[in-house]
Amino acid sequence: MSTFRSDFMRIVHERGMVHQCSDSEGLDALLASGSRVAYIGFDCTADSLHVGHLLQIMLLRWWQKTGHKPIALMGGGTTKVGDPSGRDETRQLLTSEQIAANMASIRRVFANYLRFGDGPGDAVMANNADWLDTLLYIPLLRDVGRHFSVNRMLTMDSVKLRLERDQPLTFLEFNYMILQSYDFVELWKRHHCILQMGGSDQWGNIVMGADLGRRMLGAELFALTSPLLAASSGAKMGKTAAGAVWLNGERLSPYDFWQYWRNTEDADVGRFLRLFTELPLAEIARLEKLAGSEINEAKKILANEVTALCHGAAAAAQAAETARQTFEEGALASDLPTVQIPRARLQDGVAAFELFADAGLAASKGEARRLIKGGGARVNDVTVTSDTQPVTISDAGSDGILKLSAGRKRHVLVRAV
RNA sequence: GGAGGGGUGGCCGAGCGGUCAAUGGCAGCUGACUGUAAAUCAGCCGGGUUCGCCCUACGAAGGUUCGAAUCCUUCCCCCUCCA
Repeated sequence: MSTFRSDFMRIVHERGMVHQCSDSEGLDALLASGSRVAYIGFDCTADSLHVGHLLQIMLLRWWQKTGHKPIALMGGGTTKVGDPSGRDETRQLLTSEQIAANMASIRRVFANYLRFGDGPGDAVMANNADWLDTLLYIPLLRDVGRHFSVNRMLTMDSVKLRLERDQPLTFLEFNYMILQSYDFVELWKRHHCILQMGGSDQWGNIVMGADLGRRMLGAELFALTSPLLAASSGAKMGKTAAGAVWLNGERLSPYDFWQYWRNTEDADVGRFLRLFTELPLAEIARLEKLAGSEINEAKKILANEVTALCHGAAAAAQAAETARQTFEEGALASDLPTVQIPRARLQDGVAAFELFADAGLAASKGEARRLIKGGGARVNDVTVTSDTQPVTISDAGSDGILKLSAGRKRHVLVRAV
């Protein structure tokens, strides 16, 4: 393994953030000689990014911290086409209105990770709809299409896998890589962008873009991808009972976000600290050596650091405190997720299964009944024994608050109003 | 356009006239053990329920039948081969 001269290449390699790079030495030399521009594309299929995008965001963050200019490219245009990479099904097509709304929502998350502005090292947000939407078909075919070999396109994993598995691939999707490649060319023209990064599933698309840039512009463009992330147990990253681990606070509260990281598997603590925090490597090495239950301290630091980046230090500290009160003191922390129930309803008494369903701890009344039958439901830490057992105002403290728990980790406060 | 194959619960995948809310696996939830970990073991795993049942569901719509995911018709979508 060669030693890198540029801070960026050294850091991202040390931290295990790199899977493949088209020309490590060449890129390293270029970065060591001055400030450069790189981009990562994000599609707008949801109104929030999630943990699966976090590694990419961290790459841009390090890029900026080491003196370079990052571009967050929103796929306002490419989202209309749909990337076939890594899936057997055609993506659902979104309307322009949905895409615009999603983009506006995603935009806000980036402000927590990157410094935006007009200065030379400031981050920029671009939208490929700005150039893709107005492309003309014949000129595109003649200027761009002539550089693509269908023979080669058919060998790309995103296409090949579909064909091999006899899964349909529409012509629309087949064009995705051409548009993504064209993005790279456009960003070179506009910002002199020399590097595209992305997840390892984007390798083919990225290299295509670099090739296109060389053919159309004679520019030397680089590709760098990050490894695919999975927990040690093999589970896909970023899934919880409630769904994806979103970065937007409206989608997932900072407390739940903190909990997600707190529950990291032992075997992943060191790796995640390197990937998702900016702690010094020596400190991480010390933390991941903690044995037995002591590694829980490392998990708290992980949760604190990652949450602080995403939601701010104050939100992280508050989440940590709520968790401490709830799990370490068994107390009734006032910052737990809270649902409001009319006081009159509680005075009459509410069947336990209904209350658990209403509080969101069960997706349906049937699921709430099953939860109770299985012995996983508690009111103020006392196990509920019958699904119809009434919960009344007398279960609440003088402040009109009582605590519901589903399992050992999911807690909700019910407030009588 | 022609011939054949196929569309089943979050995913994979059985079923091919009643015993099917539908075998099995994965994912998920809960319990036990622990350290808010992993592994393991056990239970649960469409919705409602006065716990009798009722509703929704096997691509869509009709039909045959006492009874259909299973048979027939039409339509939609996908795959393979031929043109």
